[in-house]
Amino acid sequence: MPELPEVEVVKQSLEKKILNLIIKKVKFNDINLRYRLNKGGFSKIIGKKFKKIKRRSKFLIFEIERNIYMLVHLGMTGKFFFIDKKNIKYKTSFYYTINQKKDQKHDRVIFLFKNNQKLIYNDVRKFGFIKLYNRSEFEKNFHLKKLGPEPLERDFNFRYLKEYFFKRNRSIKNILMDQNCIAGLGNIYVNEILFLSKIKPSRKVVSLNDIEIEKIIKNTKRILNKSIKSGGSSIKDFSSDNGKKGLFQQHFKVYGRKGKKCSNVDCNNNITKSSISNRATYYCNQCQK
DNA sequence: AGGCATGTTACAGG
DNA sequence: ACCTGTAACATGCC
Repeated sequence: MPELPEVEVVKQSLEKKILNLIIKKVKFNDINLRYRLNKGGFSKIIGKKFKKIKRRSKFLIFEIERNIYMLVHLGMTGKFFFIDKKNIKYKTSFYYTINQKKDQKHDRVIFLFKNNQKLIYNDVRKFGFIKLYNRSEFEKNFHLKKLGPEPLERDFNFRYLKEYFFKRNRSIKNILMDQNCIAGLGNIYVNEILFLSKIKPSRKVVSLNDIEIEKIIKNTKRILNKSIKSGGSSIKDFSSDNGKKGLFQQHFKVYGRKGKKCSNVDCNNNITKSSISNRATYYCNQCQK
């Protein structure tokens, strides 16, 4: 579910809720996430506080007192809920509508604070993970080691991408999804970026000219910023109890639109679905060259 | 019932 | 070393 914009939105909303609350207890309903949780290890965060939350790529980094770091990846379906003193449950981003009953089943880890508020890590498919590190372990951990630049930072620019593409015989879609090239993009946004840039996903990067590379950079920054502003959009609203349709479809110009009319007003072609690097790939055969 | 799903990683083979 | 494809992880939805 979550690509860079969604993770950024989660970070921002958690910052407003959990910083400086004293952790009283951690409860484990299921320790078998992508990596098995070491329950005992969590005893060292009892009595401490979350001091800071950072995002790198799709990872969340929680800084806890005394040089303890908690690294979280949401995988495909990870999400956080916050429960306040009146037992009101808050989603930590607008894309998810709360459905009490369904949700609870997938509450995997619960952080209970001293003032009786709670932070819940919920994950249907359990591809996400939570790992605790001390500072030196954290600095050595392999997850963040090889990541490419953040797409919204200055070092993701024409020079960098042109150089990275040089002599690489891979498709543009494959390379944009490679976290070592650019950190934080996923399948949905890469489909969208290539549609906006009018580039066919199967094009080899060596065949891209300078203007096309510039377009990719501009559109990447534009779509990620727009999505963060609107609260993260790459998600289905998979609650069914309020009868509202998800915001999912209306935000995307190609993703999930197989057989539907191309979003460009002057085009009558239908969107094609294929598979690149084993991932669903949508494009307009007319508009994307 | 079978296929598909927003992510990451390991491995086999070219 | 680089590249590709496949599978695996666990669960739910259509």
